[in-house]
Amino acid sequence: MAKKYPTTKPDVAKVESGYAPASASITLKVQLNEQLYLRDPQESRLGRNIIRNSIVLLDELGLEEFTFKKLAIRIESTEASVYRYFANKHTLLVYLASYYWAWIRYRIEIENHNITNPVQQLDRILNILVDATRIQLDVEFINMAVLHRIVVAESTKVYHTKLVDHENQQGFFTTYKALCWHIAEVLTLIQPEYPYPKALATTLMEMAKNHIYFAHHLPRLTDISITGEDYQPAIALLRHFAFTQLNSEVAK
Amino acid sequence: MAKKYPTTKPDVAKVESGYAPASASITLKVQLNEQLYLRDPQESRLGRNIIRNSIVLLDELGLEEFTFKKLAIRIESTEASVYRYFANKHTLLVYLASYYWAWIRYRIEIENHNITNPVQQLDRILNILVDATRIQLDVEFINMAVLHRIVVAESTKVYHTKLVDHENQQGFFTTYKALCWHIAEVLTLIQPEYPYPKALATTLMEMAKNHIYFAHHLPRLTDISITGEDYQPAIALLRHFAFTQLNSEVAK
DNA sequence: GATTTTTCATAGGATTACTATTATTTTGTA
DNA sequence: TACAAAATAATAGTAATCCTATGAAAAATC
Repeated sequence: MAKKYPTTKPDVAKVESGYAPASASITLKVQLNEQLYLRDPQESRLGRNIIRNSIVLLDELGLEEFTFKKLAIRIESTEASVYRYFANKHTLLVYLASYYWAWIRYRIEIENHNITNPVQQLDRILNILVDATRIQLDVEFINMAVLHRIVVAESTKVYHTKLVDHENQQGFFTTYKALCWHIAEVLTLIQPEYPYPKALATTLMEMAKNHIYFAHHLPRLTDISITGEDYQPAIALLRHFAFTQLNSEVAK
Repeated sequence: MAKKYPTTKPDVAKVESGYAPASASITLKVQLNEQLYLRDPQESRLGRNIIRNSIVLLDELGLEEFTFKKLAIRIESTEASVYRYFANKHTLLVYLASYYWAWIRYRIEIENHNITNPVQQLDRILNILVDATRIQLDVEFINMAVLHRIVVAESTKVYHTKLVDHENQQGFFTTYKALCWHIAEVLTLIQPEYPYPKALATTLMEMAKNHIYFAHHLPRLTDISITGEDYQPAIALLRHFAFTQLNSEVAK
């Protein structure tokens, strides 16, 4: 049972746009793998409340101290109600991280629209990876700056679990993989001979998180320092790393 | 309170050698930060039993499902007795990871003894980082192959916690940092102009773990495949990354 | 206005993450 | 060998976590 491959669902989480009924503003809906939730949290007031406040609470407490009970108290609802949306806090974390990656993928799509030079494309990708919080998405229940912090601090736990193989089959990580593949494609456009495009893509994605985290908490594990909102050093690091790798084939 | 800097203890965990009383074999003792345990587990039969079996059980269950209760049942002792050695399972994980990193540091020391060429040194370091399990250490209660799997699967959780700043001050991560610094030093010897030696060092260490994990569980996130005991593809990947970075300054 | 769905309130059970107490065993030392 | 000190085991217990179940109230849909 449950050996369901994500064939009917697109690998890349779609970002659909529609019109809010009353105002004329465009709202975005990030459609994620249905396996990630029991009831779509974006479809109800309570669901959106769960998402909004779980982001804030996860940021405050960290995954280990975070519980559905504490979340329920904060949103003045009950544990049982939260459980109707998510099977457990791990799945909720996967949901939030997937949301983040789908959104990054979408931002890249927009930023690189009409850009034909893949070197320029990569440059924009690296900027978005490091500091995706600059432009606030028009989704009132998602605080992207805070979600970014959660992804930096907690997202390795998404796939470092005993259930990784099962969850992978369920399509839990498709948005992350889709993002990785897209970046790898751009890398290959720049340098078709480069032998490790996917490894370089994941490494860049992981570095973007790690070195922000290190700069804040374990500064002696990195060479960059980040003060305030200025993420330029991290972007410079990623750029140096990426283009050094890609240019090497030319240099040979 | 508890603002105790690890000044009296050396930053690099020492690997001391001594003589076992009965046989003439040399045993190694990895001396770790005293903050990591309540009672030194290497100093008693029960303590060594805790270490040996927690490694096996962590590998079997993963950190989330692992409990001191289950461990106590396995070693036919009690929960309370385990608690006399470690404050909680997180600290136990930090202890095990620190042990691993101290051991890697020691192996590097031995392998690179009398090697003066830093390029050769780096080559040996990368081999050890990827596949440190080849030579079994003479410590009967540590299964290094299994501990390596735990580090690959769980060790990011060591410092991805809300208490990271406090634990960092307590010196919880000194063995990891010491290893990072040593690698960074070798990198700088090879290429003094390289601007990100520490970032490259941590990246290589993280890649060594990540791409083994990806190859086993999320193969589409990497370009290498690992079958059986042959870790050569991972070593080739790391070597390519490292030397491409370092040679770039020359190429310019 | 009736029906279905969603949410709330409450309860409870198994497990976890500890702490405490006392008895017993082991170990170190005089 | 005998005594003291320390380590371990046995037992108990508490608060919290991670869920599941159920019936009633409220909201949404038809």
